[in-house]
Amino acid sequence: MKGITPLLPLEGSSVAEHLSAHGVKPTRQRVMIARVLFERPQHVTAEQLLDKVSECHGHVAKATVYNTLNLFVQQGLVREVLVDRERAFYDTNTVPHHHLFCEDDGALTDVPGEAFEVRGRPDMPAGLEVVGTEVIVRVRRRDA
Amino acid sequence: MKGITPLLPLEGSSVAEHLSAHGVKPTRQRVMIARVLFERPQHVTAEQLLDKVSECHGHVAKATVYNTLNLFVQQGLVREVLVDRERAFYDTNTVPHHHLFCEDDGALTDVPGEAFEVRGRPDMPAGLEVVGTEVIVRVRRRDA
DNA sequence: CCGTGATATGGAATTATTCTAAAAAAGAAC
DNA sequence: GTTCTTTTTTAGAATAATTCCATATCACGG
Repeated sequence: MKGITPLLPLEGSSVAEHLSAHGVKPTRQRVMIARVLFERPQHVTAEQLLDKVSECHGHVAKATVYNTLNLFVQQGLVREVLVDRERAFYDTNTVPHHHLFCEDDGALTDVPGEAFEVRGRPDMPAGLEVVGTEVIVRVRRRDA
Repeated sequence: MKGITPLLPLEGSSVAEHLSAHGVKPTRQRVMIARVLFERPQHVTAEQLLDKVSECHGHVAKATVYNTLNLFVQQGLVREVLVDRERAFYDTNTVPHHHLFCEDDGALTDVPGEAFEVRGRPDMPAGLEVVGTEVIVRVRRRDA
């Protein structure tokens, strides 16, 4: 409602192209968000993303971050990882892989190495299709 | 605050023993909750459990259901399944197994059959221990 | 029975996410 | 550029599962 949005040019055209290629119209806000998000592979929460966008580019509404993340998930640009009820993580790596969640500090990381994999396909009831498979290994720091 | 709690005897002593065996003091409320919960193998939400306990036994405070479920999880009597941000499920089957979550109707079921398994152990960073491994297959009804 | 620590309770508080209605921007046609 | 229509953004309110809190009640040893 403040209506004051700085007139940054739509630089970072490679980001814009990436969005377009996935069927997402590259608006200014979406490009700002995508630039922060895809700067490097990461697991990020909506709030972290909002803070970093506000810091590095300009003001974006919280609702816009949520709308955009939902859109990105829907279009396969990021993967949503539900690992604890407090917050959702968004993973820029959309290649199938597994996660490690540390319950002590709430950190989410990829499972390292290849020594861990899911074998086979479940016997699916008819009429159902698999949307995705999620493997989360919960870990804790050893007390001793 | 109402202070009116019906004086049902602690019947269902097998339930009480089960709780004791897991280090849980069998109070009246915990026994009521456990009786409904362990009546049959199931995946249940806190609210469903509250409703059913109220219906079949007596009034229990919502906070008590949450406290009790958290306690049961901690003592290994049930397993918490986080599958969507709306609600948590509690699974009476504590033997390791995988889950199928239908995004259309929010139903949680076990993965049928044995044709699906997790192989190997991740290369764990030193000082971390695995608390549990969760596999969730998200499914949807086929549109066609 | 009494005292004491654990448990239960109702209602308020918390908090991530969604909703809403209105303003701004984008895009098309001219 | 101007106008019109559709999409997107926005601020703040609404939602809802869970936790917190302060008090009341219970369980249980002595």
